[in-house]
Amino acid sequence: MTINIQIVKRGVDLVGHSRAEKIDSRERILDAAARQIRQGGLESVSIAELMKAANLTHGGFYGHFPSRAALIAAALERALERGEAAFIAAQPANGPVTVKSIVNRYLSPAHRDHPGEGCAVAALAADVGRARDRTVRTHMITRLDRSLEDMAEAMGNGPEADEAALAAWCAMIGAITLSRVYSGTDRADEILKVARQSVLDLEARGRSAK
Amino acid sequence: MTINIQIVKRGVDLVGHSRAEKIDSRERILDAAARQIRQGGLESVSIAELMKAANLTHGGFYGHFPSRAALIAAALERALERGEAAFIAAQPANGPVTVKSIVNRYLSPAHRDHPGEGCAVAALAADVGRARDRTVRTHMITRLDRSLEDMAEAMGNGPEADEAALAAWCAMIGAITLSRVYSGTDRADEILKVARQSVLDLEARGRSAK
DNA sequence: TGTACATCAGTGAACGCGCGTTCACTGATGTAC
DNA sequence: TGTACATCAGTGAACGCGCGTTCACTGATGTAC
Repeated sequence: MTINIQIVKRGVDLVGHSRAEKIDSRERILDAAARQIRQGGLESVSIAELMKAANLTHGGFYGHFPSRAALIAAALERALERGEAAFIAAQPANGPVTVKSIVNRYLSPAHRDHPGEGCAVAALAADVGRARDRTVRTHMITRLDRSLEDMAEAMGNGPEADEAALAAWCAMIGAITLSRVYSGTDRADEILKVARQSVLDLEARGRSAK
Repeated sequence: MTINIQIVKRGVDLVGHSRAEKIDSRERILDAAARQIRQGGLESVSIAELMKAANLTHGGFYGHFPSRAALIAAALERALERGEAAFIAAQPANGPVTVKSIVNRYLSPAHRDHPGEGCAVAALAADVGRARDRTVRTHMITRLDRSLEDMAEAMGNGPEADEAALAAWCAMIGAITLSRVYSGTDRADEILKVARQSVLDLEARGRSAK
């Protein structure tokens, strides 16, 4: 009985006042912001809307972040993690990561159609490229360096694989970006198909050159 | 003597009141906006700043455009034209356009470092992909369709060339975008170099498959 | 050609709204005795 | 264990600022006679 009452109470006022619950709140804010920036761009976050999405009122924001700019930097980090995590989760649990499995997941209509849960590099590279904030650029470069290594490893390592990995990431980022422009037309899927083959060809070339 | 006076007068109040001069004003506004969106993104235009850049005061804006949204759509069209023009101007006057000449110009450090004068697709595809405004998306698709045709033609036409052109554009857009993220590091130039070779390989493959 | 009037490109003050930020306050949690 | 106090997460009103938009006005251009 007591338990039921507590559960109901939880449902009514979602917001807690304990220290541990503050961390929960911060996580909700960050995740909502990470989704928002991938959907609408780095500058698309409004503090009032964000806090509403996190079941809080706007005034509480500054108990978690010193400023909107600081939030955006933190949200980008989170978005990069979440995007990476989504693709790692999609890989077979045991056994090596293959280029084919990366490409099939990354260059999929599902990824194109759900930028909010997808790769933050594809969604935000253009925004970061023109951002004045250095923090933001550093975060993305760090993440990209890692992704390039992962791809080179999947391609068998070595200098040819490094170059092929770089070319593969250019193709993948460009393909998702263009496919989103063509969203809703036949060409949107064609772009993904052609780019998948193109990356597999890059892999084959990298390996044969070895 | 009279001429000198008129020139000085022109220098002091740049703004005219004739019908013909209104067209000049509109052109200045559009060109300034086309540069601004390529540098800072579709939403980066502020009417006050824009009008200042065009040597006008902000109130006059609505004599030229019905709203900020309408300006942005018009500025995107202009940016797409200007970007295209820049690359057409770079081609040899007589003789066929080659993939090599396209690639050398497009995937150059100069293009990466001057988005305001560069290709609007590379600068704004991500913004357009998430824009609600349909006009904006239509404009970019129209331009992209043409660029894909041009590339396919440079690659010798036929279904293989069409696919190679699509893959080439993905690679070029992705490369410029990523190179801008890495701006100021060695990798920025490496990305362009690898992508240039990658597009040339696509051409070779498209032709050999024929 | 010259004059008087109409047109209209551009000016700059003003308005309203949204948004980032601040702050006094509330009430639940945590702690000391 | 129970009570009194301190802490602090979150609330919501308020502030200031910038920005898109409007509008009455100015003065140069264009035109009719």
